[in-house]
Amino acid sequence: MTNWLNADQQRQWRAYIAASTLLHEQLSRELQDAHGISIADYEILVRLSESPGRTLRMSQLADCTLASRSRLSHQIDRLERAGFVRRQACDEDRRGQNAILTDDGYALLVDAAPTHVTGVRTHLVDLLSDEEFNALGRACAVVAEHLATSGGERPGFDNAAQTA
Amino acid sequence: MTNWLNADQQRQWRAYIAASTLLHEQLSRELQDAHGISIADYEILVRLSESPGRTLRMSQLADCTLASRSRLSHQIDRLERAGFVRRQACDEDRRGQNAILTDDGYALLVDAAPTHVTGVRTHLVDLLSDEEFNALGRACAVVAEHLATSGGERPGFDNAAQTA
DNA sequence: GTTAACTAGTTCGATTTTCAATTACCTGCC
DNA sequence: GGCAGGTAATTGAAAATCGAACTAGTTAAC
Repeated sequence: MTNWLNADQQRQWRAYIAASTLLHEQLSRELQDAHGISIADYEILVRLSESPGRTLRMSQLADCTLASRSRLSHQIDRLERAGFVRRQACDEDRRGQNAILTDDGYALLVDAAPTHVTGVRTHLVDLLSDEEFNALGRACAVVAEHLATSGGERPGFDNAAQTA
Repeated sequence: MTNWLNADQQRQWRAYIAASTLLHEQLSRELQDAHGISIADYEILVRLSESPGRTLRMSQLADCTLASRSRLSHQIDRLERAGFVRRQACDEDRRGQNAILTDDGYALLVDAAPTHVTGVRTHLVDLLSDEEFNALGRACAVVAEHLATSGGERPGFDNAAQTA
């Protein structure tokens, strides 16, 4: 028997859905309008810029940006075509490819970062008290930790509860 | 001059990104695997089921599910082809179309709802204390309110419909 | 009552995402 | 060594998405 959400919980859940959808759209539109890149592209530039040699293996980049291998491959294709990233074969493992941030890519990131950070502040951080924002962060950390570790399996879901 | 995020804020922000991305993926995969529909489809079925006559105008449906008109049009195409929704011309306004939940669509919803609710509990609600979950909900309500009214410039977005 | 401006919804073309192969390489076992 | 099974990354086709253009109906100004 399903344990439904009560009215309060449902309201909170819908607030969450609305907030996450609208926030993503807003930040996405801001980056797209001002710099012609998607949030996903921006995330890639950030991760590369933080890595030693501005370089990451494709699979590490896919993992830390939470993208599928295939999607990342296409995405890097586009960024490479635009000159913001380049690929280089990996020495230690000849199956591997390194994605490397170019100077143009770094320049784009330097340009776009203020737009993005200002957006995150305007539409999230500055709307909340420190305590509220910390609470949001703590809750998300718990959820992210749970989902990252439980992998594909769904505890309490796929066996018993599924038939209910 | 950009007011950057400090280390703590950056950590919280990344936790939020990870949580929202992973949660969406997880719930999406669960619905897809168990019932062959996307979260977006599910949302449409829910909204229609809650409306009088299980019917909504296309534009209202687009607004309350936060989808673009174009996207909703395609989405309803697919749901109609699958027999879960049907379209009917609108009497009062001959430009308008009503989307109507069919009996099959309702049956699908009845089937899928436990999967979805269990997922929301397992991967979110039950991971947090009541206080933590409430805090999350309150923060999201502030953000959603802000984006729906001022920042987002989403014409036609019906704020009242969100409380339903 | 004609016309201009607006709204509802769909369609079109370009881009992006996804899924299922496919290629190439690595690892460990016998 | 040789082979079975695994991992890294890409490819290609199908499906989904987006924004702009389009069709059709409505509203309101005069």
